[in-house]
Amino acid sequence: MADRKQEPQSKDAVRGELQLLKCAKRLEQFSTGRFRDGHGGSLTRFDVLANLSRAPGRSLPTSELASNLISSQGNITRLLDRMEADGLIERGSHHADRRVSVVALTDAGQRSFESMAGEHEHWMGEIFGVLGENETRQLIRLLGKIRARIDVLDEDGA
Amino acid sequence: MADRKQEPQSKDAVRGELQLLKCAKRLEQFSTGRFRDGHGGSLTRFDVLANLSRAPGRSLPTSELASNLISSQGNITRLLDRMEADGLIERGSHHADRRVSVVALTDAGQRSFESMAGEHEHWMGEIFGVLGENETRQLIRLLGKIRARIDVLDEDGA
DNA sequence: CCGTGATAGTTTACGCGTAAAGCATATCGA
DNA sequence: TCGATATGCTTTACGCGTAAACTATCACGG
Repeated sequence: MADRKQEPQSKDAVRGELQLLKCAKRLEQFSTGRFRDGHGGSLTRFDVLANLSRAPGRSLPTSELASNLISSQGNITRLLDRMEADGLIERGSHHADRRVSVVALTDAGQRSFESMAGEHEHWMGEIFGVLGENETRQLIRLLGKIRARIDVLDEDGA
Repeated sequence: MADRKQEPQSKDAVRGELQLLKCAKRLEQFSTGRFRDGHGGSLTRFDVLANLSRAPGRSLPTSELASNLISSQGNITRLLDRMEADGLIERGSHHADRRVSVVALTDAGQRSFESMAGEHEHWMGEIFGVLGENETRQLIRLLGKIRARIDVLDEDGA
């Protein structure tokens, strides 16, 4: 399968992986850090707020929320527990299906989200500002290809 | 600071951030998943083994290990506890400084690393194979710029 | 020698991720 | 209608990340 000639490329691949993971970890660290000092948040909490504020009625069933978050159901439960305790969200019941619990943004949650969103966008502008516009798009494109490839491999290998 | 004209770019920036984080998370999930089924590992454990196997005498003081891992000291302690329990590493004492504990790869650890390393390189080759050689290098370059930029901002903002 | 401060690791408390087991509720075919 | 099965969510057990407090050791100036 792997001819001699192709082997050096897998070295680049490993370097690419490392760079990608370290860069992402660094970025997440940065964002979560800034969210922590200032608001009580983290990147994941911010993501929850963002999804809810975009939703009609600013509310979603837990399961739909989960599907946008790349996080497992079990985790979401506890995450929402904490956010509910902090007064950012409320949980209600579904009119027709008593299994589902509907998560809604509170006013405090909405305000918290808005103030976070502004800052967040500003930081990202500063960071990605080192890349030219074309480079940013190029980056997004390349990452997209990688992600799609992983999806393919994961399905096959399952 | 931010003129009107620059605003749209921060939208691209947020998209870039999302793409970067999701892609990295996906990749880590993939790698850790493959390591789990097959060996008992995870990406972080693999990283520890890789660092040790590269070191002279296949051993390093805990603090040096920590500096390569982007993980905090406190976490490393417990990680090493588990790996020691699994027989992959051993902890000894430093000849001159009784504060430092020296971590060494066991034979079992070395074997485990070698079998992981081969597989890992193969997977990465398959994934990054969707990119041309130039694209991979381009990706590495762009990520490097981002990382450097974050480092600068973090120092300033501290 | 003895305090003072730096350094190496550990411990603790917590956030956040997973997988797997469990529980209530829906749904559908016999 | 009733049992099997599926679905939505929670619980539990665990891995792995952080920050902060603590302990032991070292190194240095008095």
